[in-house]
Amino acid sequence: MGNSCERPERGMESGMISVDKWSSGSQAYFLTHLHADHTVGLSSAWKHGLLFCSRLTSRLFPCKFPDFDLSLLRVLRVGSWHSITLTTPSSGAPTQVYVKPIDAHHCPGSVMYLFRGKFGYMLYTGDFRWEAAGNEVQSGRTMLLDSLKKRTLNTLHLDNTYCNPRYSFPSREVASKQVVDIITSHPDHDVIIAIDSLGKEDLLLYISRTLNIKVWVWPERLQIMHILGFRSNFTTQTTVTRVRAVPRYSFTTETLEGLNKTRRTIGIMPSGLPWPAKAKEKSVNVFGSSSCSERTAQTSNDDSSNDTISLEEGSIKRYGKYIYVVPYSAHSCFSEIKDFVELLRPINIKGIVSSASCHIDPCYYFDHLCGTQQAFWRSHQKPDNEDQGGNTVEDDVREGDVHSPYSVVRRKKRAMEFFRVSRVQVMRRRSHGSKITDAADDDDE
DNA sequence: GCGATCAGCT
DNA sequence: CACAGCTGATCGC
Repeated sequence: MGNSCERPERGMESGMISVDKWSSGSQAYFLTHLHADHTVGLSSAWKHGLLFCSRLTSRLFPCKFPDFDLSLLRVLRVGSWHSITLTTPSSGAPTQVYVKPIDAHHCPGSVMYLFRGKFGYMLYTGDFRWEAAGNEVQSGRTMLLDSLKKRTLNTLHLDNTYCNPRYSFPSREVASKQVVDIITSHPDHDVIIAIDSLGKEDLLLYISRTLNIKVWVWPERLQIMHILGFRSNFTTQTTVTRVRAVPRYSFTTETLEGLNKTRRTIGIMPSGLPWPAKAKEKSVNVFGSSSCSERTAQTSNDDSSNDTISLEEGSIKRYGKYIYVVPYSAHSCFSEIKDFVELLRPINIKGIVSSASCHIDPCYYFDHLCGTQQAFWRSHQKPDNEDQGGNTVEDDVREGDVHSPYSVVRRKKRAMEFFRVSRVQVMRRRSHGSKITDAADDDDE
């Protein structure tokens, strides 16, 4: 199921449900959240079956798929069991599947799905952040344990994006404070912050409330903010604020250099993802901007020591002259993933993220926490050679293309896109609320 | 011409 | 390391 690894599903037959996978052949489709990498294959013309999602996702849905047939949407209430009748493919017999969405704290509307049926229990996390200190996770922990009722979780489909001990970063609350510190230590600068079409609203709200300013966003993004219920903290007027959130794809060193020709501007990149290792970057002390530049100058002729990236401090990095990288991540870091697996102790784990160059196999790290069936698969899975400094062919190829005239043209075009605010088409809003059907709650199963 | 898919880039 | 998402090329219809 889903875009997970190839191991056959033990419990559930194929052809029953799909999570974040949109090809035909399933009886029920579940959407965890609206980021593009989870909606590949989904379009306004899609009509392979019923689509289940959270209330908030259903409200945001028409922004991404304006002409989608909303009669196919079914809203599942977060924290409640819902009953769905499906057909067992092998026998043709009807069977009940129960599903409970649980807040994934990844982006607005994002949920994990806990399934229960003849196959036992299965949890599909989608993308998720499990900040143990937060109240939200405490209630999530309680909800998961109460839902499982001491039964075994057969299969955990896990967000393994940062499933490697090398990934260690602070909570989003801490990272948000770091961002505010950067802004206040640059009182005479404009600030641009890179964001995507959905996510990191908490960060922007924290900035807005702490500094008592509005944050500029582009028109489509303001529509999203309004749907999320944030009215007073955001604006599309450039004159009323020095802090602007811009699309990540328009956020480059060239953009910052261009902006600095007319106005002193810094960029902030909130991301759990380290920037490319060849970039010159340093840990900086936000609380004294003068010492930042000193340090940068000091080490600038010592490239060899800057090639490695360490995230263990969760520290702020400097990229180029104007860009700060702050460890604000919407995915769980390794210790959080570990806590999550220790809580659930499933029989099987499958990573939902696989990449060509580095398979981060959760089984490698968490086998000892799992059921006996893991042992069989472990013998087939080699741990990734994460500490061997792999001889990556890809890196060589990538470097060769960076300076092609073609890519320069494209970057300029993107940067221009960012300035042409008035051109941007304002997103269509539709009266869709009444057309979206709630799936019946089935709290007492 | 249009949609789906993929490669490339950041 | 690999996020989320844009752009452009290609292919089939």
